[in-house]
Amino acid sequence: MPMIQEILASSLRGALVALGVDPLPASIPVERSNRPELGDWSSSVALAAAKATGRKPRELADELVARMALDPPAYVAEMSVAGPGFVNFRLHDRWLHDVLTEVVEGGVDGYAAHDLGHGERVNVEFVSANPTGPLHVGAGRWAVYGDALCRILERCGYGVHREYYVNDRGVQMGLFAASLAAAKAGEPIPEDGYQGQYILDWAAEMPDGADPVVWAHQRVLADIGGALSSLGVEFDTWFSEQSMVESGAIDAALADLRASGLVDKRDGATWLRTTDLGLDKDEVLLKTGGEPTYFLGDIAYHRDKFTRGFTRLVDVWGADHHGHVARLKAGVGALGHDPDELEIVLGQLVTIMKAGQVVRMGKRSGTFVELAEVVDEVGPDVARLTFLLQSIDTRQTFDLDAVVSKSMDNPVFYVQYAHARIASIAKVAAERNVPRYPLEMVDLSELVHPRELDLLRSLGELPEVVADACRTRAPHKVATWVRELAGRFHGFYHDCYVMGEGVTHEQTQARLWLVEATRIGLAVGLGLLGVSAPDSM
RNA sequence: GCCCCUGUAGCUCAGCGGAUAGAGCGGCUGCCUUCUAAGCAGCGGGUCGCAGGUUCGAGUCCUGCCGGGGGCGCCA
Repeated sequence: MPMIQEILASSLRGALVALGVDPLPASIPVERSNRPELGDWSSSVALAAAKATGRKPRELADELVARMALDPPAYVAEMSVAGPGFVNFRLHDRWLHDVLTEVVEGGVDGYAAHDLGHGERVNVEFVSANPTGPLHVGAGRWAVYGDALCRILERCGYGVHREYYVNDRGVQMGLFAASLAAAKAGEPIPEDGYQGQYILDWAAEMPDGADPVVWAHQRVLADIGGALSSLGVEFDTWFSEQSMVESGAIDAALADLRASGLVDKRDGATWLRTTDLGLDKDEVLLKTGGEPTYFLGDIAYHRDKFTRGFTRLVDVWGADHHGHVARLKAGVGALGHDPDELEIVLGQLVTIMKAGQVVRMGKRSGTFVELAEVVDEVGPDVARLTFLLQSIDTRQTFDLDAVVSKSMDNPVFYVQYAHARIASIAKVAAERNVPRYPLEMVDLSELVHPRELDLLRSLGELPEVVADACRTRAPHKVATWVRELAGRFHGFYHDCYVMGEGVTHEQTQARLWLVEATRIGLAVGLGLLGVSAPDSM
């Protein structure tokens, strides 16, 4: 909570006590006013507290204002009552000038950083697409979302570990290798096999005598890793499902489940009685042939993550895995873990449009559009911001033609252009030998233009935006904030020259620092999104 | 049938229970003799899917309906 908010809330609380309001409201709401003509901040306490005290909201608000006027809170220039009983505070511009100082003192590394996590170790698993072919564009959403979420968690004091679960075991993997082998031998692709062009391309690459299973594994992971790298996404761990067969981790998980007394054998298969855990049906752990299911593997995998010392697991899945959520949580619970320590973020799916048509994604049919292809074409920044500007809870339509051809008016350039303009100001200042004096020597009260104050208002919101984005797992909130900050900077840039004719030395100094604070804000915001902040465009 | 997400401007989307619902794109119109016009400004555009409910106050919360997407495999 910004300091100013606490100051106002505390003053309001004092006035409520002095007026004998009892019981006090549980919290004192103080919000930024969306009515600038009425004030900078406002509180609706009077509306909430009036009923309990039997007074009219406006009367109570008037009394609060009168009381607070005896000892006005810091920064407050004027208090008034408006509407149904809002207490409005108009502040001296000094509170915004102090925001500037806070931003500069915090710097790119410290401003809007928090300690919400107290160093808690969080394992974030994302993408985890089947290693049976290249990533398709839609997977880019999980990659970029997961990575941005990790960056935000890190800034909020969590120890973050990025992880990719490689489902390199099971039916699909076998089909993939068999498809490659068949293509290499010039035989038809097996029924239910993978038909994409990449199968033919990779088969041609595969050396004679290579074990298709081993080679396919290595080839596909190199491809997936490369695509993610080009998007700026790097994982700490690529966790192999197959390795758990070899290490005995799957057997160990099964043994633990058996110890829970919830395991049955029937119809030739081994089941977990998830109905006893509140689900609609039981789930198979070992298939009739004795093969572990994906479900058992995933339980073992999450057990492993806990064993490695993570106290919070975040999985980012596409909504098409919705059906797996309840049973995995139940499975984790059966092992004695608190299911709430496993948090599953379901992202809504991406629809790809090309030439006005929906492109149906199917690795087996081979009709998908590769992520790597798109990133090559538009670059990581455009790809990232396009994914990140939208809430993960809404279905996203990724129009390839629009993203590619209109890339010149993509929001990413709008934001980056603001950063480039800042760099340009610094360059020109250097050329003209305009120094920037130490902040404590500069009179920030020169900053009075609405454009300047709006810019500072946005900068002052960043800490809350970051904390909120972290708590709600919503990186898009940072993305929309960055876009707004850039917009306000462009307005400032247009109306308020930093140097030149008609600008006093004092204004130049104050504005140079305002520009520096904006640079920090942009760098922090873009950094959290993994979008570059170029010095020239 | 049950579960999850969603419905806001022509389009794509924002919008901690607060006052007169915003942005970008598209359309029309202005602004480059000072730091990058990839910019700024103005105009036009809305029964926030529908109906109830809770509340001093609902785009926001609850219920029901309608529309869209996804899920309910011994696939992963």
